[in-house]
Formats: sequence, C-alpha cells, structure tokens
Amino acid sequence: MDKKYSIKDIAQLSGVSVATVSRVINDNGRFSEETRKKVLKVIKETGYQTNFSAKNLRMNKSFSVGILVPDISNYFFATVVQKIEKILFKCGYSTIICNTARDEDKELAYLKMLESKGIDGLIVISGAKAFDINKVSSSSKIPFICIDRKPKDKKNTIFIASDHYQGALDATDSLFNSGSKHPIIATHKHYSSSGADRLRGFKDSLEKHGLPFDTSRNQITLTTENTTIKMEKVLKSQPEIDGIFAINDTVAIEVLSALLKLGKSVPNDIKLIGFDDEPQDKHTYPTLSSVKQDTDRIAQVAVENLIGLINSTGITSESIIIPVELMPRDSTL
Amino acid sequence: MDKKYSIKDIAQLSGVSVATVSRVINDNGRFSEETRKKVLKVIKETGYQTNFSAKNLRMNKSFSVGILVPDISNYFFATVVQKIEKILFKCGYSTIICNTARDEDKELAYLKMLESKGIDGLIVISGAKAFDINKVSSSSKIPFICIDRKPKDKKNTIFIASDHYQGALDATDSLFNSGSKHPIIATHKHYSSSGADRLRGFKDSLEKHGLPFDTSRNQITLTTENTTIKMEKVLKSQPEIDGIFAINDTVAIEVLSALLKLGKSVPNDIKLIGFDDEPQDKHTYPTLSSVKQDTDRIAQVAVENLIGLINSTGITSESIIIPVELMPRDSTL
DNA sequence: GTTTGTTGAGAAAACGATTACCCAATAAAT
DNA sequence: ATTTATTGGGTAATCGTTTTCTCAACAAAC
Repeated sequence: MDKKYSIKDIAQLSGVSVATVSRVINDNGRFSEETRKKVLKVIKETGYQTNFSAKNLRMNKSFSVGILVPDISNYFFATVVQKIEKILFKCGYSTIICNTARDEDKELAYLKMLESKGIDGLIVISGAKAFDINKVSSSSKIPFICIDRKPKDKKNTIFIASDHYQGALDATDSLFNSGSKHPIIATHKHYSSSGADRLRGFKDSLEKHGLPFDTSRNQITLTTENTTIKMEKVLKSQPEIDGIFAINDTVAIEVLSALLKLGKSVPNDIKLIGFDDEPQDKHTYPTLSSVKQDTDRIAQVAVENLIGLINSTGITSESIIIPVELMPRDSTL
Repeated sequence: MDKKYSIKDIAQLSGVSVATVSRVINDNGRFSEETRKKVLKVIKETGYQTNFSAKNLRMNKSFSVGILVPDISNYFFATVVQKIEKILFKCGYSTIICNTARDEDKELAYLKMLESKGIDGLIVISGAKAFDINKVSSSSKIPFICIDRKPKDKKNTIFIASDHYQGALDATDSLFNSGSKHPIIATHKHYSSSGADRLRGFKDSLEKHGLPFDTSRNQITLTTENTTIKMEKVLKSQPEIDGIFAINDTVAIEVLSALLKLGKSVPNDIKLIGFDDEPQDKHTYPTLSSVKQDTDRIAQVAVENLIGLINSTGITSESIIIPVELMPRDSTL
C-alpha cells in the first residue's frame, strides 16, 4: 500500500484497458462478469482510490457543495450545518464550510473561491442582507438555496425557513395563557429576517389579546449596556411588566440572569420564554421555555431541494416554511 | 459574464499562448510587463477564474485541508474549527469539515473521501480513541496534526492541546482558595484524554491540600440518571461537600441547576467551577467560574504546523501545550 | 451462407491547467 | 564580426479520468 495507483495501473494489472476499468468502477457500459471480478479484485488488492481532481475535471462536477454560514459557533447554525453535512455525505457530496462572520466582502471572497473549486451547489444560511449570487461573475449558474434569510432576488430561488411568525405568536400566547397581562419583547440590536418575523408574531399576539403594540413600551433592545441595569430601569418605569418574550435563547438567558439579580422570581413575578431551544434551556434555573426549530427537517428539505436543483429536476422557485414546536418549561409555569 | 472561460480563451483573446497566460497568472517564468498588462486586462474583463480541478490534477495539490471533528455543535470544537478555517482561508486553503460523531467507521469513511479528494493536509480534533491514519491505505502520506487527543502512534506526529492538567489544578486550587474544604469532581461518562488530564489535575490539587483522592468519595459521574436526584443522594451521604469542580461547563451548568433546585446556595453553601469558558457562563445565576482555553492560539499553532508539514519544512514530532486561563466569577466568590 | 444484432472491450480525444523544452531575437562580450 | 547570454514566449507532454467511436467475435435470423 505504498504508491498511488491510477486507473492505468489497475488496467495493466488486470490485463484490460483503462476504459474497461472505468466502466467497471462506475458500473456503466458493457463488460463481462468475469472482467468485473478481475478488475474489482485488483482494485481491492491495490487499495486504488479515484482521483477526484481528474474525475471532476473530466465530468465538470465536483461532488462538493459549499455552505455559507455567518457564525458556526451559534447553536442553531451549527446544528443545521452539521445535519446538512451528514446528509450530503451520505449522498456522496463533501461539504466546504465557509464562515462569513456576516461580512459581505468575505461572503464574496468565499463565493469566488467556491466557484473556482467548481462546487456543484451552494447553501446560504442567513446570508448578508443583500445576498446576491450574481455578484460573482458567472456564479449565476451555480444552483443554490437559502436558509433563514431571503435572498435579494426572490425569483428563481428556493428559500427555507422555520415558521418564526407562528412560533413567536405561540410563544407570546403562552405567556398570556400562563397569566401574563403585560408582556414585552426583548430583542438584540442585529437585524435579521427571522427576527422581523418573530417580532411580527409578538405584535399580532399582543393585538389578539387587545393590547396595541408600541415600540417604546412593549419592546426593549439589548445593547452593549449592562442588561441588569437596563432591566432595572425598565421595570421601575413599567412595573406592570409580567412577561417577556425573548427573540432568542441567548437574549432570554441574559434577561433571566438580570431578573434573578434584581430579585425577581421567574415565573412568579415575570414569565419568560425564548426561541431556538438551545440545550442549556433545560439546565437554567428555572428551566427556560422556548420554541424549537425543526433542524432535522430544515436540513433534509434543504439537501433534497439542492440536489434536485443540481440534477435540474425542476427549477421551481418557492418558499418552504417549516413548522416549529413550543417547548414549555418552568419559566412559563 | 456568461460562459466559463478557460486559460485557452484568455490566451486567444490576449493574443498569447496558454503557457504565457499561466506564467502571468502565477507570476512565475518570464514575460514582459506589456504582456502582463494585456493578459491581466483580459482576465479582468472576462472574469476568468482558475479551474481548480485542472490545477489540482496537474500539480497534485488541492489547496484544501480536511478537518475531522466529533461534534461541531460543541462550543469548543466549533470555535476552534471556525478559527482554523479563517486562518486557512487566508493562506489560500479551503476547509472540508467532517463531523465524525465519535464514530470510528464514519471517521474511516471520511478519511477515504478526503484522501480521494487529494487533500493536502488534515487536522484531527479529538479523534477516535485509536485514531490511526494508516487505517486508510496510503494515507500515511497525508500530513496531519492532532488537536485535543493524542493519536495512537505518538511518533512522527504533532499534537496540540490545552494545558488541561494545569487548568484543573488551578480550578481546584481556586475552590480551596475561596474557602472550600471538601471539593469533589463532577465528570460525565465519556472518556477523553483531556478529561483524564483534568482529573489528574484535580487529584494533584487535592493531595497538595492534604486530601487523598478516593473515587467513591471525591468523584461523581453524571449519567442518564436525573442529575438533581443524584446530587441529592450524594449530598445527603456526604454533607461535608462544599465545592465542585466540573469537568466542563455543560456538566457545571447541569450541576448548578440541580444545586439550586435542591435549595443550595452557590457559592455560599457550595463553590462551583467549570471548564471551557462557554459564553453562557457569564449569564448563569450566579455567574459561573471557569477555565478558558486559548482557542486563538490553538488554531494559529495548528495551522502553522500543518502548513509547515505540507511544505515539509521540518517533520518534527512534538507535543505543544497551550496555557489556559482561570476565569473566576461569582460561583467561586 | 449471407445478413443482421448483440456483446465485450480497446483506442483515443477531451477536460484545463502547468512546465520542461525549445527557439527566435536581441544584447553583451570577445 | 562572430560568439555567447539573456529574454520572451511558443509547442507539446502530462496529470487521471470519462466517453465516444470503433471493431471483432459470436449468435440469431433469413
């Protein structure tokens, strides 16, 4: 098992031509059973492995797809990426992961690189605000799908996302259901399309319960300012607040720790619910209610559609919305 | 910007030979300044991009490296991978990330795929117990480095890890320093070499403070059993316990929530410290002391060494230990 | 017994780059 | 004025596949 064997070596060793070896390997074309066995035997003995560079060059296909993701240390992104990668591998594709850090220039640089590598497809998770595949010269040809944030050009693309709106609606409803009369929403400063949908869900639940939404009264935004101090101010001026829907679990956990520091009891004084169902939600005190995104399904649907595009079986343009699930825990008892 | 241009097109359009175009692109070989400008102009106009499959085939180099990682949704792994990817990209390499899920068969399958793709190098993060690159036929030639877990064959490999031993020693010392007299260690059921080092650090700190280590008295292991119930039993039989060093932050947070549920005050009744310095440590209540691994340095050293190996400038075999930093917070006040 | 069809397999082109080798043309040295 | 270097750049081989053509051999059909 020393040298690297090429198809030519296999041909020689098994006394057939390279064409035949290729046919046997790919099980395509005509050859006798006898030849098959002969060739396969030599392949096993030598430990021959296809040289993908050559194969890619010839077939103009790379059996690899790129994933653009803003931040892989984010739980939701990491989970989706992980699951996508797993499915793709099963389908014979390898995955090139690119961390864009929400930087448009980086996004562009990665796109160029990926195109150079001849990727067969692309998955863009929560791409830049103005994500536009045409920014890269001829990229227009690379099949791609978007997850979590709509691309600039809504036509001719497949977009997959959780039902953030419904999740937020359910979450806020659950605050009301557990006795909250005056819930607010806690957001962070980064804009995202999912965040916008969640905000919309919160508003609609509010109005459904007869409360008009007013940004200055019903929304707080976490900034670099110390969260505890900010919460203290807010609760002093609006002591009626008795429920908080946090735009995601990171925010929720920050809010929770602030509330506890301020001597508030959760859920007795204030109900709290987050979004994303991160693992630590089960281990906060009290445990944190949340909304779970179906990452399995997102990944599955994403890969299915991408591979569909790659094999150009239907270049449909559509938005696919994946249902979410409410995960009630102690913070909304 | 429609069709895909090859070097041949560029040659034609700029009135030179393909060889010259290649020379200009790679700035290697001889050509006049005039020619350079001409060619570069055409390249810019056409939006030409190298076909890496061809280049790889010819040069027998793929400008890509593989990363084997057990679980990318784990914070430490995700952070390291992210940083490695960033540095590699700057060095002109793309990264193929492979999630092994701690499954040896998968590890092997990925290894085969990576070899087929002709990766130039490999980074193995916390590989399987018996990680052995020779399991894949001719892989022996792929330069690789290991992070976090030593490979089977310690010779002729570069191994990079945090100073888990020292971190655990410092962490346990800090329990004593904040007044704990009878600390224990909380571990989980998965074995890891880093875990073993951390356990060693705990033991040595104990002995330094005049306490002999006894597994049955000084160590609890979290299993699928409910942590709160387990903790209750332990605290009933050993009420003297007043400090816990958790093998990592996930365990620490689970323990913390159990303690709070049992009505214990942290840090007043029991001091607690974890390991890894995950972001949520700052937002638990009380905030969680921990030990921070220097992921920046790990990534930097890893890439430097790997690229060193790839360019075979020194095939030194060594273990590189990266210092850690104690992050004291409220749970060990 | 000639024609037709089928099966198995080889020869060679092509994919898009890099590079060793070659040869003009000009410059430098004698 | 001839030889010798140097410079710029073209030709063609090569990397390892896949695939189109081609054809021999044998079987079936007439």
